[in-house]
Amino acid sequence: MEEKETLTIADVAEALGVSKTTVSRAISGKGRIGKETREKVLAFIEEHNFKPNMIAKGLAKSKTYNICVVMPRDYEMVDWNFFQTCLFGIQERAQMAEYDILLTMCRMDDISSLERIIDDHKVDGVILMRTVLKDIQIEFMLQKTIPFVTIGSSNYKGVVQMDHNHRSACRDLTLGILKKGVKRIALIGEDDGYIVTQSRLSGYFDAFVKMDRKVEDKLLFLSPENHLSVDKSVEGALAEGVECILCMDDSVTRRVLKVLRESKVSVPSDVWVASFFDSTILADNVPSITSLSFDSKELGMEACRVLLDMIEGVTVAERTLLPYEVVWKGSTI
Amino acid sequence: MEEKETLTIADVAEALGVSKTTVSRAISGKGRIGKETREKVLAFIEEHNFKPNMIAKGLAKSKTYNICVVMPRDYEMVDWNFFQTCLFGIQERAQMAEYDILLTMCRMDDISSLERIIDDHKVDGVILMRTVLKDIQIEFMLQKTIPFVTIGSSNYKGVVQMDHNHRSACRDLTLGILKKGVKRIALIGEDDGYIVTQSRLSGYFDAFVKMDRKVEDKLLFLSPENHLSVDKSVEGALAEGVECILCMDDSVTRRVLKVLRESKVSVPSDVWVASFFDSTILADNVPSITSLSFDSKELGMEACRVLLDMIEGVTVAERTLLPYEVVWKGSTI
DNA sequence: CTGAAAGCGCTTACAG
DNA sequence: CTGAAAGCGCTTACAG
Repeated sequence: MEEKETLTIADVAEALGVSKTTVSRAISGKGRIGKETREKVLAFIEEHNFKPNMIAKGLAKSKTYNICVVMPRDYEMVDWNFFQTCLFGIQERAQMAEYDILLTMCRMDDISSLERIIDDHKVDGVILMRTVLKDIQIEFMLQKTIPFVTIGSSNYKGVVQMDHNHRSACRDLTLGILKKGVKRIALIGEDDGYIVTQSRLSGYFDAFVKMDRKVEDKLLFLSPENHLSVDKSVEGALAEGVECILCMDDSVTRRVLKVLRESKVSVPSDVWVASFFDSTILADNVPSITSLSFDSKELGMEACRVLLDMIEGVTVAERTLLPYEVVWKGSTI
Repeated sequence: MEEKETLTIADVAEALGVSKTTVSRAISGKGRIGKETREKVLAFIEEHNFKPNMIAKGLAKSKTYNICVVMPRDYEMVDWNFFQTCLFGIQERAQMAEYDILLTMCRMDDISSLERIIDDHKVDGVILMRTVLKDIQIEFMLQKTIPFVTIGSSNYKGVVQMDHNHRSACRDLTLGILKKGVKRIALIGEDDGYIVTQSRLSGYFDAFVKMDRKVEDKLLFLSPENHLSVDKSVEGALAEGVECILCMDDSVTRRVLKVLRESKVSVPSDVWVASFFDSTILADNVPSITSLSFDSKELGMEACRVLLDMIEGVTVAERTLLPYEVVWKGSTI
């Protein structure tokens, strides 16, 4: 049986002796159309495996059925697992609406690829997967009319955000440790300008306030962003004789554990370790590391859902904070 | 100054008192057009920041200016770093041609999202980032007319492939170890049906053939795909008193190192360890692990370049093998 | 060198 | 309930 390479709505209309309008209506399900006619068209479409051209549909409806997902492009991006899982969530939700993901990667100082995608009218909305304090991605999007949502919080006004409640989570974890009778807790992290780092720090402070205790400044190690300084921070913390080291994220934690191992300091007998973020890079450590657990896939799904709502013109909450879990493991016993 | 939300080629034409044809020609640079006219149009476009709608252009030219990148969606995907770096390469190359990446993730038993993207006519070509022996992604693409290339090798006929020369690389690494006088080398891996696993195995055998030595079957641990069996393999290898453990990939290596650490077997004094694949998950190990090093970004760039060529109708080589490096570290001294 | 017109494959008022 | 026609924003033979 001969079949055209790829048939169009006009072919279907001609074959059936109806108008393109009718075929279009049968497919979309919109507009009045006779039951028999619709079924006839649908049957033909099914049989001949006709799929309408989404590009053409998009042009007619001024839609692309694509959302742009902007991923950070850092030199050393250790938490890909987070982005991966987020992407799974986004894709799962997008799929339901027959939307696809246009992926791009931007460095924080060069958003030309994002700009081009927007200017080329290639997407209906965008998800920013990482936010920073001064964020040119957000500043750029803010002056465009196309809807966008950030994964992670932002201080800019009028930005729709989807995040986990990091502050509250860090408070709970720190509180838990304080309540176990630990007196001196070091906090090691990188001074990277991410909002989430701020939130984590706030949570840490919240816990001390709650317990009516004072944070010792010298136990706060917020160093510039590089491995060497984490190493020094660990030394510093050890010199102070802390009982527990709290790490800002999984990347820091991994490095801290490495340093401790090399220094023959054992966890948890010599010092406790806990992390404000969990990931697979910590999974195989002995002992397992006490940490905060967040559902990244859910984060992605929710961000996508909200964006899709915005595209549909539905009003959405400016900021949504998702729940978390504190998981106690062998590193704090 | 008033500006329309988004202006079209017709607006530009009207404002300048020329035809849409002329504007189009000025932008594309194709077709004869007067120098002055062109410059006038270009100046206006520049000043008013007009960007042609790529969707409309695409419809007219039957192009989408998108390529689909299909990423595997496994339960436990540890080598995201590889895909990340590959993606960087793809994006960098795609960018040059003003192409974008439509990302989708497929499990090996469910390619519905790929199918939809193709059937919806949303891309001009596709890059398959992982291949397996029996590959429904490839089988599906083979019966479509749209060009595609695989990252990694494939046994299917007529598939354009971009890969590193894994076989040769594994041969070199194994050979190097044998030449250092090591007699008994265990090979631990997972029996996962990936082509690359086959190639690695072949490389291992090649080295023994080259040295005129026989592979001991009992030192080959190709177990089903789960952590527990890797653990058993390590025990088995140790029981056989091997001098070196070769690991199929970075994921296996990580697990092997964990087991050794727990068993108080030290590297390299008790046993050597080397890996057929390197990644950041191995980066911080003490000691550093001898391994094969591949440039994943280059792999992505080359795959994209070839795909773009195919889209342009240029004939390309069916299979390209990129070079590699053997990196000797402290784990084999 | 320039433009009117048809076309890419859909959708959607507007008529009937 | 159904269709002719205009339109989405471009490109490209075809004329002139």
